[in-house]
Amino acid sequence: MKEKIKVHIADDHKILIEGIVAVINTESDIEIEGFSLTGKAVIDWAEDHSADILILDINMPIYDGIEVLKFFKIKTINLKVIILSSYDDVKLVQEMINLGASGFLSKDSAGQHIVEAIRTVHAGEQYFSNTVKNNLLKLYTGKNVKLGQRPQSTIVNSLTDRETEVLKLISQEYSSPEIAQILNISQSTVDTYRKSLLKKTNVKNAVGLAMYAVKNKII
Amino acid sequence: MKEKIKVHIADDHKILIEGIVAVINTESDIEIEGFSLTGKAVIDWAEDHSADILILDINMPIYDGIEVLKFFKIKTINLKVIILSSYDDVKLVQEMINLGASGFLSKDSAGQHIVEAIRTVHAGEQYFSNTVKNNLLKLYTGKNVKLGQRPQSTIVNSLTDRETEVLKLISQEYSSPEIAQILNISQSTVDTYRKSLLKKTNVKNAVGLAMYAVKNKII
DNA sequence: ATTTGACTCCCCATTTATGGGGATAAAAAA
DNA sequence: TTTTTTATCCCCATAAATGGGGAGTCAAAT
Repeated sequence: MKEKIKVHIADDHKILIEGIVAVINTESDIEIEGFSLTGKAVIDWAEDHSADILILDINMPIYDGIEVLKFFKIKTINLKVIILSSYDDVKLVQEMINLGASGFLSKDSAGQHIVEAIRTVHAGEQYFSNTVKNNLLKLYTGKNVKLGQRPQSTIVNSLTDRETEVLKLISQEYSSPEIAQILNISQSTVDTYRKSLLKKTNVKNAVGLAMYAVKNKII
Repeated sequence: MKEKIKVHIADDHKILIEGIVAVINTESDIEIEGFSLTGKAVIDWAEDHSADILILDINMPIYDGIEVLKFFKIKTINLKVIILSSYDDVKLVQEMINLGASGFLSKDSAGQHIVEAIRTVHAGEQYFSNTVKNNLLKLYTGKNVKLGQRPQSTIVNSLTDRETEVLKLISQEYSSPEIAQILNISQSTVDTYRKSLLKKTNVKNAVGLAMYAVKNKII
């Protein structure tokens, strides 16, 4: 008899975990190895794990999914990861692939798709649920694609440390004079950073910067 | 033999529904009447329903949970409603109680709590999961309470339709002149809404408004 | 040794945003 | 019916943000 595929689940919503467990328990070739409720728990678990596949929610307390993937990359933990995403996370798919994720499931996909995803990823292939595919498509073709935005470079034109600091403060409702005081630099300098932030992130104003910060988990 | 408690579930995450179904199926006194995947589906279903209890997610496509509750109130549909909330929705608890909700479950509560909630609400009492209670407490005592904010009236001085429209546009990086053009009103009017939004939400500037919109799932 | 990038600061001008006040008509609630 | 809320508009003034330009220092990379 073949070895079962061992799956670990990381999600802060217990009910969702129970749903996945319920679905997987009907399959004879897959078994649940365990689960984690926070990003920190996943990291602690991962250092000495015994699973084949990790189903990972991106939006978790303490450390989010992106942090977890970064940790895996640094520690070269080899584990196949299936991301459980909601709509807004689609923009991060490219980044997550670069960080080693193999599969993408939307939280609104049917339970049975999880089983497909697990088998596909376990076989060494990538898996994208239809919902994720459609959302990706919408991202590029829908009205969300702004004029002048280059769709090929999804990933952040990396901001400098100082720019990131200023961006954080802007997102926390501080004005330029206030930021100048906090960072102990002149207002002119803060304004310079505002300008370069607007250029690099390709948004229109401070609100856009704040939204950018949220989406890219800078705050 | 007693009649079983009939439960209808409304949530856009199929996996979560499957989790709830799995839990409830182990109980002999409760049965699933059906489920809906969007707010619209709930409203369509509700007009001629045959359930005792509705488990309602607040964050759903087409119409959200609040809209659904408002509809129930207008149509005087009497149905006991248990809200399935995530952390950020806690601020809306008061509003939802006013709209007739009887129970509050956090999505990160264990499946067994759902069963408790169903029995409690069916018996005519209110049910609050510990997580919801704790989050409410945090809301009142934690550092989230800003200076100058009156802790007794946590609940959003609910925004008017027009204010919400303007808030959405602000959060989409539009300037006042642009919003005026889009809504076909004068810039003065838009500025008036900006002012009342700043007062009502108790934030400092447009960035704060955008963040408020994100947190309250207005965009 | 030269170039590049990051950080810092300044000038100018224009557009937006914020903060205070007041006002009116229509609709909804009490 | 009276009161309150909503939506609309205006005045004034100041503060802040945006957009363009230039420029110096320092450290790191080439």
